Amino acid sequence: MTRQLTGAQIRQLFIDYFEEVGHTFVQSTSLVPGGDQTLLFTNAGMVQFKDVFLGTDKRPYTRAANSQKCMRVAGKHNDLDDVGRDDTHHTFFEMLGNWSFGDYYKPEAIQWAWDLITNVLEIPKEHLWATCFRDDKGNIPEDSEAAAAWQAQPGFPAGHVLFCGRKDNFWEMAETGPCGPCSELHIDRGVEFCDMQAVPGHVCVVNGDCKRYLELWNLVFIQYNRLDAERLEPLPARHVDTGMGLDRIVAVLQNVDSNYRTDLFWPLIETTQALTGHTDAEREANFTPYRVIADHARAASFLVADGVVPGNLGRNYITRMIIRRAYRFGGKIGLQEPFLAKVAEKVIDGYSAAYPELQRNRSAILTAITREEEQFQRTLDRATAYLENLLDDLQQAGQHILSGEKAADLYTTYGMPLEITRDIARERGLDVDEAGFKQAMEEHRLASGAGKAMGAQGGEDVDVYRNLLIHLQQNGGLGAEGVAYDPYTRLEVSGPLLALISQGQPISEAQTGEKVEVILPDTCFYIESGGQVSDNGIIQAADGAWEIQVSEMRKPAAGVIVHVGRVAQGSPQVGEQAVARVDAARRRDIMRNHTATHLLHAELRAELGDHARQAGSLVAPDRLRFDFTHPEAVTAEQLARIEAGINRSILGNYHLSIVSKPLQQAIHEGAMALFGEKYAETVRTITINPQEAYSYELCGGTHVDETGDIGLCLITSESSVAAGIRRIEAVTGRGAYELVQRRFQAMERTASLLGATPDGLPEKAASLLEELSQSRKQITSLRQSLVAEEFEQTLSRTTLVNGVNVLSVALTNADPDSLHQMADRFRQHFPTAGVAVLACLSSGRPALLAVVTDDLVKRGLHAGELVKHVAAPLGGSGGGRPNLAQAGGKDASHLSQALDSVAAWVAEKIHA
RNA sequence: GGGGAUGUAGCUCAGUUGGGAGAGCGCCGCCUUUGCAAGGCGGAUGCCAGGGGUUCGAGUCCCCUCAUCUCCA
Repeated sequence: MTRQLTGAQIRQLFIDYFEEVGHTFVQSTSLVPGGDQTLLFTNAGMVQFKDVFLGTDKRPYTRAANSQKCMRVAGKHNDLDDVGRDDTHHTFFEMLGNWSFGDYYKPEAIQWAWDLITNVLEIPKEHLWATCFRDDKGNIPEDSEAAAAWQAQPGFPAGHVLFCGRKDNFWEMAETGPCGPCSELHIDRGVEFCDMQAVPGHVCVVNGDCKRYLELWNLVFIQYNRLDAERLEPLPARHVDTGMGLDRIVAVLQNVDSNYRTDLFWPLIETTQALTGHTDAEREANFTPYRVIADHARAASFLVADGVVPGNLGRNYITRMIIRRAYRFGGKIGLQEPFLAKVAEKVIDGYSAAYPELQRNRSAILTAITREEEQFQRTLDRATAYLENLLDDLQQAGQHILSGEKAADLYTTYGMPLEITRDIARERGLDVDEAGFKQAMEEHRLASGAGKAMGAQGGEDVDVYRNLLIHLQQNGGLGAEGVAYDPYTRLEVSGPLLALISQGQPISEAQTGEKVEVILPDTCFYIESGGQVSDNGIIQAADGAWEIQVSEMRKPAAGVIVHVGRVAQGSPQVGEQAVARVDAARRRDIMRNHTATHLLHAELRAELGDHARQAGSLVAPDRLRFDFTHPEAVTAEQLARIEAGINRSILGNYHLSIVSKPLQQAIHEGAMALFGEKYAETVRTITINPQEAYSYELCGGTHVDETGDIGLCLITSESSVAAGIRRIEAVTGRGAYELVQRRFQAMERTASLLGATPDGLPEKAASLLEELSQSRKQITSLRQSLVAEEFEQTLSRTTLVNGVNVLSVALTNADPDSLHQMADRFRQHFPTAGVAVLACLSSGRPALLAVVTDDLVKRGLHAGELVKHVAAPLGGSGGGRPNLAQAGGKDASHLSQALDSVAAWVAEKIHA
């Protein structure tokens, strides 16, 4: 190994090599897999080609090469908790691969692998080993083709082919489906790389435990289709799928014993070291935190670049955990403040040439990371305060172990990781019950997961539609592509009724009132997609004999499009001529809302920044709903500017340019694509006002011709959907007009009620409120002086009962609040030996307040009991403190009688 | 999608079985001081997140909604 290649050069050499031998370089797809809900992240190079292997997708090329961004955060080979503890596991990594879709096979794949590794990358041949498949269960034929191909390579060392079983050398996508043997290329790095030399009895072997032999490249040969656990059938088209982890091949070529010591990672390590101020020796002694920070800074950067901002759900949650884990490990090496963005800058610098999305989203990446670190610190501060309290209590009780339940509560409710809880406890010489923690977490898991059993959707019989399609293709009703779909150029089509389906089965005739699915040779009805809802409309007999109202559109199988509806009149029969008409007014409403959605998207980015990206969308006839990534509430001022911008664009009456072009070209030109959306090779692009590049998106929806068609767009609400994701709702066209009308009328009515002009309403309302508040204060103070006067007069009615001054009166001007003031006055008059029950009417019902001076409280009198006693005949009850209590009743007619009972009550309790 | 927590003055938060809405900081005014730091006195600020219910009475109990934090999938 005489040359020192950089990681970027190695990636490029791989791509160049395969382009030279006829491969098309395919850009890495997003870390968010398109059109695959079962997968959290793209976790292998083949994810984007999966449908090609399954035969449901076609590409214009049969040979491809790529360098795919991948994430693995959970699974048997990689847990987030383990990343950073060794030199080889990562959350984010790049997978280099070359692919054959029914094109070349084993001889070429093996020849090119050998050529690239030994001649281009100049790895000494004698260090290489190859493994091939030999079934340990004896059912599947041995892969002698691959073995022979390896042995035929120039300079292949004799005896360096090994055979392994299913675990290492047989690849399956799932329980059924495409599968086949694989063949791996391993390198022997020499005995000095063995990290188990001290282990007695250790022998270095391929696929062994030590670091001497490394698997470099896995070549998968897909040649079978698995029908069930026992049976395989040969595939007509055989494929090649290879994968080589970039980090590992770079480590080998740069002759370092850790992926983290390659030029891909080292700048990150150095940046971290500069932040800690560690010496090299200190760095080496604390290398685990360094690895964690480097790996996670890289992963977080790529995640945010692909729109996965930190949050509390799904993939967003993973991003949060990755950033928080890095921050935690930063704490272990003395980094107290947000620092990860500094490391992320190096990631962006190092990787942007190959992945320009990093540079494009630079500020979004750095702010998202820093914000999350700050958020985590706040959470920790809160939780720490709570934990300190718990520990105080614990120590006061003379205990030494924090229960697992409390520790789990700290984690699940306050977000305090066990590790930090433990550290803080240990500082006080306390411990945490970790077994109890695990158990409590398990209970939490069960409690959280119990409600999700109902996810399975009614599995419809795809075969019915597939068979129907084959039948219609054979009898000439449909062409090879199935039902033709064009919702863009017409709102009406005609043709024969090809099929009717009721309750999942084809029928030849439908009855009035029956719910049916209708297949026509082509359709102009839009199928729900990209948030835009399906079209409604009618299908009529050409002679008007019957009519079906269409309420939904579905695509139950490739090539099959059905109109779902109900027979409104007549009895349609298969074979009859029909006319299908989209509800045009409804469709126009939808088109306005869809174009307005694009304007909103553009304005959001202009106002809030490029991090504001679509995270969900609904385009209905009556409204539009748009979810997007943004870490905080959008202010009223921002909303006003956004709305103003949209309407400026509407008034600008820009023309929409709708062009189909290759996906790669559109992406390259900067068209906005959506995450989690799967795009075909040729995509439809929507450009609004191309001169200013105002809005450029990939979109299959229907749009107006000019923005002026939208009429008016009004934002109706802004709210949150999940952490980091906001939702805006808006109306356009007719909906906006109706809204304005409604608001106008409400304002007119209000203005006429208040005797103001609509424009003067705010000032009028403010002055009325001020007046109201003044009046209220005045009333309160007037009432108080009135009550006070009345009270002073009634004081003369105080009687002496066994030495106690007893007063029980109803104050006609009082309210429950002012009774309290009078109670204080009573105390002033009779600091000792006083009992009073004051009453008033509160909205027609009696309210009572009893006061007992403290000396009498000591003698056993209780105001609560007194007031309860008095309230009983009034149909009420009460209570309170011994010296002050209140009660209420329902019936005021017995009030004076009830008040008269106070003296007797005192007489009974206090004996002379 | 589900579990847990929180929401009280501008800020940070108290508020016992349901029975008179509070503290600290900040703010305003006055006083003290050559000035500053500070100190003294006085004051304002609250639909107790919103809505419904139970009750004679709800910041407090129950239900719903919203917002924020957090964990699980």
